[in-house]
Parts: sequence; structure tokens; C-alpha cells
Amino acid sequence: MASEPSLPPIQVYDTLARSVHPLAVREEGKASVYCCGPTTYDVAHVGHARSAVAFDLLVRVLRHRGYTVTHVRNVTDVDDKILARAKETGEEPTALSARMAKLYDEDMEALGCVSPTHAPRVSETIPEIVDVIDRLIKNDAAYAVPGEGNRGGDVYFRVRAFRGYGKLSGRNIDEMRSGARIEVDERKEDPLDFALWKGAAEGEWAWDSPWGRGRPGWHIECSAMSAKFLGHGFDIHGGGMDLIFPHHENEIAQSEAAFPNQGNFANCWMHNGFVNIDKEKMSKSLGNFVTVRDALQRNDAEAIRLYLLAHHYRGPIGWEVEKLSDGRVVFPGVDDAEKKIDYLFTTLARVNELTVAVSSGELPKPYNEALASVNAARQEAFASLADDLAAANAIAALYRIAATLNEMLDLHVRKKGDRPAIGRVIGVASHALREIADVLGILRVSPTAYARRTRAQRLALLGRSESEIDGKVQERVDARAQKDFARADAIRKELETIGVELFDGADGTTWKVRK
RNA sequence: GGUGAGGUAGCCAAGUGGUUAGGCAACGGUUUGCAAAACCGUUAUACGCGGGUUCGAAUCCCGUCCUCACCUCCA
Repeated sequence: MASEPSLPPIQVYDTLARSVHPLAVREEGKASVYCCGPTTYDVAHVGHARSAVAFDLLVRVLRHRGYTVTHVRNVTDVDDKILARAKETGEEPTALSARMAKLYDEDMEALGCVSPTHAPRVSETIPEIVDVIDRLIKNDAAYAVPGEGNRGGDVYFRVRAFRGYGKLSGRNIDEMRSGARIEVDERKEDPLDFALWKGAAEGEWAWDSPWGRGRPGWHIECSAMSAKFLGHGFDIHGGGMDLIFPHHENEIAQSEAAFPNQGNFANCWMHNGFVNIDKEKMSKSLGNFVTVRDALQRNDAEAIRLYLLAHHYRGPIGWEVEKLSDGRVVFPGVDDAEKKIDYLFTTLARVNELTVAVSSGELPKPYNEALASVNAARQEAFASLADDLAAANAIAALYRIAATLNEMLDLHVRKKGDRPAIGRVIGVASHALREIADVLGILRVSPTAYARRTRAQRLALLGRSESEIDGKVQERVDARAQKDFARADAIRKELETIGVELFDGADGTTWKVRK
């Protein structure tokens, strides 16, 4: 169902098959995607952002290729960690959850992630969760253990009863026993069994169920939610690589045991790699994390997104953190990405300022070649994205197209070349640039809006005010008017040392804060 | 112990058998009062190490070293 027949079919790496294979959807022209979202006990770090961006890219690519995508991303707003954190802060767990879920949405929106079609919450899916557990008990795949005293009962999944257990993560049950540290829990029939429902004491944060008051186990919500919105056997299930075991393995076990003889729970499994700091996985438990909000304070959202996209979604990303001598913390890799975003926006700004005649006839050779190179770059970009979301190649194509645009713009500015031919190349190239950027989810605002917001952010980081810089610039403009170039150069140098670059253009002097 | 990911030029990072990845930094050129931006060129016959297959290997095979992750909460 490609909207453009010349583009190759989409293929992705499937963790279950351990290979790249063509995407097969159960319903022509439609794609169903379920992604594991956050557990809302704290703000998101850039590892969460990476996962969201990776699957946002998937959804964008699918939509660009003509698929109608139903994208479900859950919010685990009921969890022991939320309860524990709420006890620390004195907040109601539900309030903490709701607050963090809102911040997560804000962060991901800032990073250009399109809102999922459905974002179900555990707290609003309890009846469906109870229903799946009930099915599992009826299918002998799970068993209830009565609670004691005023505690509700527990329900456990009978791992050994599910024949396919381990197929996603490549583990076998007996090898796991020797390696895993398993807490002795007398209520379980087998140490491998995991909780579907956990009984809670009277007065605790809990919901009613046939087994007494309690809360759902960690994995069951995804089985219930995906069934609710996508049904059994949906197309793609996504999440971070650390979820393969046990979370996704358990989802498969639950869903396939609840709906036996109905085929695979999900047709294809995609997993994103980690964000590392100093070669170690960024994680809450290690404490080596950078929150999305930290990152957004120091860099533009577009730059963060580009940095994440510039690495293949399955590989690791090293998030560089550098402490400057003055104590400030910077992210050099993201700064680098921000320069690239600057370049692309600057190119677009030049295009926007231009009004030019457009040739419709046969183009002279050099322009024809430029046009061919743009079209080849565009083709390459979308072919790469179709090949397991190779975004880095699409980004490379972006630079190639931008270089052609700037080359044409330079010719135009210098009043050289064939203007209508230049106009035609610029028209095609800028359209291709925007189209690719759109699928990548970058260059989402106007160049002027970007310039305005990055200037404000960079000035704030430098501790300078706009009027202060404007004053200096005006001083220099006056000096130049009097041909006092020594004074003008001194001011230029002074501004340069604090990170401000000047540009003497035909319409006067403009300035920019360097990243 | 089991399972998986990765080691590519100063740095970041694509690439799974044969013609350019791309970016950053540095340097040279065009342009500029000087700069910046932009464009062109150079740095770059790079692929952890040792064997092997092949006319040809970063890419396939065997061995080996190193890093990281999962097996416990984790995107």
C-alpha cells in the first residue's frame, strides 16, 4: 500500500524473528501499533524520549507511505513505584501519576511526537484487566491465592503452563532458574510465576476485583489495553530493549494464553536501543540520567530530536555530558545537532525570502543535474526510511538537498545563472526538503519562530540581554558608518568572545548567538 | 553461566561482497572593508586483532580481545 510505487516496501527488524523482514499488516492499508509508554512516577529522561521518538518516526513513515495508523501508547499510572514515590512526597498517588503523565505529554509534544491515537491509563482500564485475568484463570493459565486478614487475594500467571515462554527473549525456563535471583514467595506454585493481580491491605491505594481489593501486576495492562484498542494479533509492538524480558515475554504469555489458538499476540516486535552516559545505560536506578526537561533547558527541542534520530534506533546512543570550567553543564553532541538544525532553518529562511520566476521548460544541463541530484537524494531518503527506519541516511539526504538549495540561492543572490531554471530547482528542492523533514518530524516551526526562540534561549544561557547586544551592534554600525573599522572590528571581536556572531548584509547588520 | 548489542578516519555516525555515506572540527579557495553565513576542495584508499573463503571483504566463515546490556525495577 505504498502511496508511491517507486519506493521500496517497508521492512523492519523483528525481535521475534531475529531478522529484518517486509512489514505485513493484517488489514490492507492499515497499521496497528502498540508501544509501551511511561510509568508515571517521575519525569521522563532522554531514554524515554528516544523510545517515543523512534516509534513516532515509525508512525510518521507509515503514514507517509499511505497507511492509516492506529497508534496506542499506554500510561502505566498504577504501579508500586508510584505508590512508593507518593509516600515520599506526601502526594496522593493518583495526583502524582496525573501530574507526571501531563509532564510526559508536554515533553514528548515538545520533541515533535504526534499524540498517539489512544493513550489509555491503567486506572481507566481496570474492568478490561480483570476480564483478561478472569479468562486466564478459566483457561488454567493462572491461579488465585486468597488474601489473609484484610488483604485482597493475589493472582499469578502459571509460566510453565505456557509452552511458548521465552520465545521472544530467547531464554529457556530451566537455564533461567540457575541465573536468576528469585525471591522465595510461598504463595506461588513456581518461583517463575509472576503476578497478574496483587492484593492490597484495607485502606491502601487499590481497586475492587473478584479476588478482593488490589492492583494489577506490571505486565497485564498492556495485554488488556492492546486487546481493547487493537484486538489480538495486531501488527507491531514496540518498546525499549530492556522490556524484552520479562515485560514483553510476559505480555505474550498472558495474551496468547488468554486467547488461545488465535495466533500470535503481535505480528512483529520492534525494540529501540538505549541512551548511554559514559557507556552505561541511562537509568533511574543508576542515577545517571538527564531528564528531557534538563535537555530542553540547554538545547532546542529540534536539536534533541535530530540527535536522537541521527543514530539508528536499534543501536546505542552515547549522550555526551561535559562540565565546563565555569560549572555549566553542556551536551556537546546535541550542540552539534543544533548547529545542523540552524543550517537547515537558515537554508529554509533564505528560500522563504525569495520570490523568483519558475521555468517550466527543458532546463540547461547544470540545473538538470542539480534537479536529478535532488530527486536522487529524496528517493534515497525514503528508501532508507523504508529499510528499518534508517533515519541517518535521510538526514544525510537533507544536507545534500540543502547544499543544492544554497548553491542555487548563492547564484541567485549574485545575479548569476539562469533565473527561471534556478527558481525551478529551488522549488523542487525546498519541497523535497520539507517533505523529508516532515517525515522525520523536524523543522516543525517557521525559521523565524525558530530563530526567535533559540536566540532567547541562548541569550538566557549566556546571561545576556537582547538590548545589551543590540546596543553593541548599534555602536558598531555607527563606527562603520564613520569608516572607523578598527572600532568596528574591536566590537565584533568583543561580541565574538561571548558567543555572538555578526553578519553585515545588504540590509544592515544582523546577529546570532552561536551554539 | 545463558542471551543479545556494539568496536568504522581527530570526533560523531551510515554502510552487510565490487563505483561518494553524511556531519562536526581543522586547513585552503570563492565571497567580504574585515568577518560571518553560504558554496567548492583537502584532512580520508578508515573499518578492534589474527587467520580463512573469494578475482575482490568493513561486509561472509573460524578464532580472539575489548565495551555495554538483559537474565531483578527499567525506554
